[in-house]
Amino acid sequence: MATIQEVAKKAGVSVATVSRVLNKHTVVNAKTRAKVEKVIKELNYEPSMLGRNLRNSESKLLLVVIPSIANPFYTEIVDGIQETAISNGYHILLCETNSNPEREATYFGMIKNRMADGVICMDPAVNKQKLFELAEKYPIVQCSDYDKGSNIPYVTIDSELAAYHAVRHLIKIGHKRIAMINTDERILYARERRAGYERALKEFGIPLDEELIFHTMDIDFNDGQQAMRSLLEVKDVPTAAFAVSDVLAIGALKEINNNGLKVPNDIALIGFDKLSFSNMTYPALTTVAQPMFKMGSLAAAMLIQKIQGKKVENIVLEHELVLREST
Amino acid sequence: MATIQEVAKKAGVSVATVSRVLNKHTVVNAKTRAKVEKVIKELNYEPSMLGRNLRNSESKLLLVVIPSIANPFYTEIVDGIQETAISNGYHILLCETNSNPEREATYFGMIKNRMADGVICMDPAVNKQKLFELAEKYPIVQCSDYDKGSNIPYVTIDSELAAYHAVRHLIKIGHKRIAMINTDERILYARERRAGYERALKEFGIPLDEELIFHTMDIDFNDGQQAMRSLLEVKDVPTAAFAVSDVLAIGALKEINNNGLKVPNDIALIGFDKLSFSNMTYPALTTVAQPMFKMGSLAAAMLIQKIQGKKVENIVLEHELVLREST
DNA sequence: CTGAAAGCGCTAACAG
DNA sequence: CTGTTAGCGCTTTCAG
Repeated sequence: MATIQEVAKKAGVSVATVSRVLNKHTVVNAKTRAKVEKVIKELNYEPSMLGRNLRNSESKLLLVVIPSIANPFYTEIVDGIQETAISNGYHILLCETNSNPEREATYFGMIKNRMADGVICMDPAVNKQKLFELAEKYPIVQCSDYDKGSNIPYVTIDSELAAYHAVRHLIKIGHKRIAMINTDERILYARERRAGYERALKEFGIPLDEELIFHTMDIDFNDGQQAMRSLLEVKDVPTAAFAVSDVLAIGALKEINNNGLKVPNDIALIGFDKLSFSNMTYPALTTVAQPMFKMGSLAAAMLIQKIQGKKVENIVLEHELVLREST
Repeated sequence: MATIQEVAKKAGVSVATVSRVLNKHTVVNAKTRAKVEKVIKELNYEPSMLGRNLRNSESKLLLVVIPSIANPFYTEIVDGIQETAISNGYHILLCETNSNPEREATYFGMIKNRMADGVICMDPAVNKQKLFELAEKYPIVQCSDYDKGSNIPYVTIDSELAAYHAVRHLIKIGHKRIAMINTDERILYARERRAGYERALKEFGIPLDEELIFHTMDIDFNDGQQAMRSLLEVKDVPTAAFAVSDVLAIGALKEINNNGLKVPNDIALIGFDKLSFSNMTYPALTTVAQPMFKMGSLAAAMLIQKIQGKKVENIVLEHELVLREST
């Protein structure tokens, strides 16, 4: 492992000069530069990021905190983050909390100990108090999930409006008994989507029936399946269901099929997110598209701006109703 | 940002002593330790990993190279890697190549420049020549994909045998026209799974029909769908299909459904991997389970062993045929 | 345009 | 048990 010292010695220059040719931008005599570059090649020299990072007190790493990598929603966001990060000379440190507070503490430690230059937090279950404290001293942005009161910048969508659009669609095609498969309402977007659901019902004079609202513990196929199992036992069975995630909708679809019922004739179904596999179910799932990749990409750009000390503005992206076969 | 210097000064000890209380294991007088720990709390001191890493010439980061994070197969492996990495004080640096050689070069650079202590390579399309060169100087392990000739340690399954089991199952339930949805045969597992497919056919005296073997470009739902579209146009339509990935099988299933055909009656279908989604299709997919999480976990453990300079042995894990509704 | 020297924050001999 | 010191590999003044 050649070091900058060895390159300097062999090229007959000082380490400062080698550093200069490494870091472009500074003026170096063409001949000197050529000589140094030649030696760099000969020695197969690669500058050590450890040295550089200590000196510059930066790590060029972005912490990405998600609940679970198994959820494809985050997968597509991470994809977007990655693209922007890399094109700006950063890399991603992926962190799953799995709703484990200890892990969360570990990750928050990583920004304090300089392992990461900033964090993109996408875990709705994170300890908000600690997050806010952290955000006062370090660059942090939120993505998808966010907190209204805080001054942590975020990129997200208008969940209330998106849910309203989804439910209105269901109503317009004739449904009145519309179930909602929601997740834990401690999560902001769950509350917002419920508000959108209620607004649509109210607007069309449909009474709210608490029996039709199911809250899942988590966001997994099984949770969706369980929700539908429950909903099918309600005396006046719903004719349509709105799930706040395609993952839940797909689980629900499975349960409907298992009961010998047909989508959309017996029950219409609408999901959320437009995950790639929502188009592979049979029937294909109608859903509310979220621009996940773009969201991730913008969140990364926003974070990098913050790291550079620039001001940033919150971003609310557009959603889109994608009509397919399940409604 | 307090440094070790400030802690030392305020506690009235030397930096060496502070370092000692930080790094346990060394003997420090109980009183001194208490005093130092008190100051550490007061100052909210967090040791800088940048300094520590430079000094120890390590980064405590593991490079994980995958083709695409969108493929749920890798997702579950990464989950396993993460668990083991974290419990050993490492973190993962996630890298998608997207079959982009430039990115690949960037990632390989990261081990050379000390940003990572080792790499778990899962990209079958990686430049093997470069990979082998790298493996001579740095700790590298392969996971799922591997290379027979090389001396890069790996953890994988017996793909030939797994494919043989899958196809034999199809034959035993009465099928003779069995299609194979394979991926690019430049990839080792694709060749191995084809060998297993052929072995099963031969064993039961079924002639090989090249028309029934489709090669996809990539591993995406669309590729599976396209494969089945093609297969349905063969004059003597197959009555069963073996796909080398659940993702491909799910795409194929979609196409079968689109054509008004029924699985398993018109066409039986078997996938590979046992992705969580494979149980949510209708009908649920019969598949060959791979222990993805364990694979990732073992690969991480293996890599950490290598980093510590220990010898490691290749690992071949068991697969399992999971009978569900699609056959 | 180039070199000498300081120092980022930490750990690990080596003495005492 | 504790302090002194050197140095990990790099960038960046400051002189020249």
